[in-house]
Amino acid sequence: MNNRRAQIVDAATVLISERGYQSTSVDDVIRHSGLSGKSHFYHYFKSKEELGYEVLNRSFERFTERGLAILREPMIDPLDRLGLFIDSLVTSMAARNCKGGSPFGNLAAEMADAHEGFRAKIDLVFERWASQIQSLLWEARPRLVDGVDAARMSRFIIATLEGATLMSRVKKDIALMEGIAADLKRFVFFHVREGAQ
Amino acid sequence: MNNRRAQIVDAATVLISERGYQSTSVDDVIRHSGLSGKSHFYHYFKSKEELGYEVLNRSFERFTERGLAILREPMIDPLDRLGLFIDSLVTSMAARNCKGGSPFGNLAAEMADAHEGFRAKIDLVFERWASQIQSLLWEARPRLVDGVDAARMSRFIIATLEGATLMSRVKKDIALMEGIAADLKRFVFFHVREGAQ
DNA sequence: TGACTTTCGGACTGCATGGTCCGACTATGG
DNA sequence: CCATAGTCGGACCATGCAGTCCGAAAGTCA
Repeated sequence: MNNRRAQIVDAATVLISERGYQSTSVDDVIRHSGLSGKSHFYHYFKSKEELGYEVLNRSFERFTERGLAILREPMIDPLDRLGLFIDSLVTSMAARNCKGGSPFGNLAAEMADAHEGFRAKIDLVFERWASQIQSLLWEARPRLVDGVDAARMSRFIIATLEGATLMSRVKKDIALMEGIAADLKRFVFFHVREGAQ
Repeated sequence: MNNRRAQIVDAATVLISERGYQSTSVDDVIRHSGLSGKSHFYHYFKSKEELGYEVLNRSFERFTERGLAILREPMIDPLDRLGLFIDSLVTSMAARNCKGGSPFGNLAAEMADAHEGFRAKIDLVFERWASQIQSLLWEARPRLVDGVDAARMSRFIIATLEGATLMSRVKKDIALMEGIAADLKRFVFFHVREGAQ
């Protein structure tokens, strides 16, 4: 991706994360990326929708590099990795003073029923996220009690994290998310075999 | 509240739940409530914002009457009530074919960072919801192990439910929410004293 | 240098948006 | 009946919105 296009996506990412997709106008993005005007923008993107898709893609790429990568660290115990991953989301949220929240959850809430293209792409994001957690849980299998449904648990984890992000955004208090994160980790550890802790 | 005003709020509630607040125009609401035009609408509401607040208030009132009331049913065991409450949200979501989701979570995702008025009102909604669950957990105290932090747990429950609602909306499959709901109930039952089940 | 490509810039389009102003019509009560 | 209050309706306002069209400027390459 060339520089100007990336610049536009970066500006849009920040704006959309704070205001939402619909309340972020193309003119807003133009102003924040230092473009001269509409035709400049439309040289790089066919439409606002295309920009939105790109913002979503880039957000998930970044999330994969910085967040989900923790789930795949080979030298750390799987369940410790999961804990670190959860902590990383809390840290990230704290660093942003509880603003912005999750790009995926925000877009989902705003667009899921009204825009099939976005709904499908966000579904894919959640699926990929879930499969990463599933793999980790599969790897941790010897330490977990029998009967753990990894697919189900991975979706539980994501739901709780998305909800926690949302609520801390409303409350503007990272302690809320910290508490939920701690309980989520406890939920996972309820499934660890006795004597395997 | 008089009939016309209620009619407008009802129409707005449906529209906002599917499209979001920003993507629902006053003209949309006018068309769906059978008003003649803008001035008719502005006779009843000072602004779109006032309508939005009213939609939020009404949504929480309804939630309180139909959902949270389950948490206060005197003839049923507290933890059973909690399970019934969780099930009621799943049933409600299924009845809507996974559309709409939570009015509170949706509005939060869309408006929390960008509109302080909405953020504060939604915060209040979550607080009231949490205090209902806290009361129930307090009542269930003899059956729970020592050290249960009711405030924290109530927020965990809400976060997970909000996240589950959101994800099932994206997936358009109620089985997803059913799985998360089942795990949420299990999370609560992990805190029940042995021999008290 | 000239032809072509890429990037940038300005003016414009048609429509949508939240909201205003004023008057007509209907309902109410003395 | 008349005055008042409530409801309804139409035209309008200023601005915002996503997107189009065309040309100018800058970059690239033979």
